[in-house]
Amino acid sequence: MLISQKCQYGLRAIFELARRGGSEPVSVAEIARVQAIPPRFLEIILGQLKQAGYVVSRRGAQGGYLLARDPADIAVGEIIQAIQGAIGPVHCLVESAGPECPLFGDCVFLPMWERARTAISGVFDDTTFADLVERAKQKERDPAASSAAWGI
Amino acid sequence: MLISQKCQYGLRAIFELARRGGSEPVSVAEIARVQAIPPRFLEIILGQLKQAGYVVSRRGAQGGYLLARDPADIAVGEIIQAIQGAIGPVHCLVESAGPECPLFGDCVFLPMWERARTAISGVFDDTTFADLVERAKQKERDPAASSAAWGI
DNA sequence: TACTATTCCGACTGGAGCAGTTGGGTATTG
DNA sequence: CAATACCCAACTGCTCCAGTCGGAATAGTA
Repeated sequence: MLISQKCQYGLRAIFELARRGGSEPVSVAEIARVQAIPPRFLEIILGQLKQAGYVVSRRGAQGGYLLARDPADIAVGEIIQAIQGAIGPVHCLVESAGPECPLFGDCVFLPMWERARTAISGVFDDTTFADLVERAKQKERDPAASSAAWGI
Repeated sequence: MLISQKCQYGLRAIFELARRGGSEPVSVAEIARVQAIPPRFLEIILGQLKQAGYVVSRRGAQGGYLLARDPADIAVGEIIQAIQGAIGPVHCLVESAGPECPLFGDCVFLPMWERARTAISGVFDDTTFADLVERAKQKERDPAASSAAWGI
């Protein structure tokens, strides 16, 4: 499943919150500025993320958003799930119990789709925001190198 | 990237051609009937697959389509590529050299997207249509079991 | 030759989802 | 009370998907 722009904004927002210690709230405007996200659109996204329990908000002056959990305890896959629903290469896999393929409950491709989904969610569920912050700080210190350990 | 309906039709069509030996051409109408695909839509798909060199056509009565290669030599990933273009979890990865993220050439998420793409295309490129036909025949003989060897 | 089966081609359409925008309303701080 | 911020819902423009439609070209069959 293609990761939507909206979803990427959400990931960047969570990343931004994770990067700051979490001592004081960060406003939508501030996150939007730093991460180059349309501010009003970000409002919607953070609202969704709040309802899903990943951030908490503080209203009024000096308000903003705070991470509700330890960055090491938030996987990228969770945020994707919260914003754009379950991931998977095909529809009949993500909307389980739907009408699926009209006659192929025994679809030849199903095992392959299943393996693809496992592979992709493995990547997303194994990456936490603590990892990403760590990686960003590492890169700050040493702009070169630092990619070997990430397998790319 | 989500595998479109069109693409799944294409895969089913190639599978159907692979399942029959390839001795004589199969018409669009026949494939459409057996695989439950809208016939006129399948025309378009097979046209695309023909142009990409995966099938050859024979016009006129008794005409139809034939596989252009050995099923063992056609990977699922190739067909997906031919029908809906390069796969990948995010846009900035599939349309390389595009404007990408506005300011993040050093996007923190890029290595993860890259790993996701590798994981998913690994699955699709390692599955050939000979594998799928084999699996289908195996299931025909023994409807139960036969899934253990496929890792699901 | 006439008929029929079949591929081939381009244009068209209805619907859905994405990427935001707009206009307000409500709580909190100073 | 005014400024700062979150909160909520509706609305819009756009693109892509999934398919349809009409007809033209081609090849085998009677």
